[in-house]
Amino acid sequence: MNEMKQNHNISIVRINSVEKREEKKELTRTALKTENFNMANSAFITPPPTSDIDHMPNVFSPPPPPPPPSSIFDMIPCDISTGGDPKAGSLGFMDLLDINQDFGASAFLFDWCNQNPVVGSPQQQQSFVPSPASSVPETSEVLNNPATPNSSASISSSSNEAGEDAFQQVKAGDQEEEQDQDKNKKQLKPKKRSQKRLREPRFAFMTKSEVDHLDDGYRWRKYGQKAVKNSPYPRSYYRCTSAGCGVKKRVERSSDDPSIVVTTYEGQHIHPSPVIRGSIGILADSSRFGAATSSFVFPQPLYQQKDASMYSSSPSLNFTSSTTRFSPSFSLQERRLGSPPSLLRDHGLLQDIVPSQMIRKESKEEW
DNA sequence: CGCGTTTGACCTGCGC
DNA sequence: GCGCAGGTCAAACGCG
Repeated sequence: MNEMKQNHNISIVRINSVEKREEKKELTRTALKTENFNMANSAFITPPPTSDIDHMPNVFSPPPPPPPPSSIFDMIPCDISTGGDPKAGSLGFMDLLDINQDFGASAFLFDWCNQNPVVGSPQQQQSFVPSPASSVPETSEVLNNPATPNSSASISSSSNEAGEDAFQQVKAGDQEEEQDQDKNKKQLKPKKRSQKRLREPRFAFMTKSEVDHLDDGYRWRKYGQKAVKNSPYPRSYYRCTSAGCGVKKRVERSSDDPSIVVTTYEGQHIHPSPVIRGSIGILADSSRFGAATSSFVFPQPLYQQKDASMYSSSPSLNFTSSTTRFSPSFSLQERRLGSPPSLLRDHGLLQDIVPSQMIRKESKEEW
């Protein structure tokens, strides 16, 4: 908490969602060959063209960070129509995301393709189809060239629905087990996860910041810290403190560039961000967002979809001086324009955005 | 006292 | 099967 300060420059990333180990293995091999998606390689993703933004899945709630200018991003195509299932076709964006998950938090991927388990009309469940040639970019140079994704309808949310169900089941199971655990404490803890743990969609981004823990408007409780292999900096684990909200956040500092903090969100908030309450600062100047031209989009948090009138009328990207907050919910207009809040630029908050060239050439790294 | 952090132990999955 | 590394738990502790 006391780490939270100011002056964060944010880059974006979207890590993957579903864990399909077997599929990943195959994808991993492919990715490693191209040296584009291992963790060391921090591939930046360019948001899709603005023409596609209307087709963005308006679903998904991990609090995405403020959007950086698209120019620094690299596009990775995605094929949501296959749900990122490599067996269904070419290597899709979700696949890449999947790969990326194993390669660590400093890989930068956007997940436009994320499916929302709870909400999202079929119309909302759109997807990007990778342009065939760019499905697996050969180099980061290639990544820097905006791809020309087509938009195509149909996203299956089944995987996430399954994940949600599993999540609920796990939660229920945990509650029962927690009672038992009162008896047998730590040592004799019953194994909580007899079944494969299903990961929530992840959303990662980088910030150039002196402090590790960004204030994104939600309240987090640190529940763990681990040393990271090949990195002098530990990784911190946070959980949303709101009751019933299982969103997690991981924060680690790049070993290559200590000034860069990699934050990874996992899961979806089931509650509004406390930050939205105030709607101060940037929020108040929503009119300026319309003028932005860069391509960018953030998915709407779940609660916004449930009650748009309450939460989503204006872009909310809140930075404060004492703490860096971002409550990344953007209006439809903003998402159409796919623009990063111009205020960010005006205020210089993005001026130090991590360049896409910041690519580590390392061996595979788990995360 | 409540809440958040620290930290060592434990759990889990994966590669060899 | 074993070892490694990531992820999680929970007791202990600190702070307001």
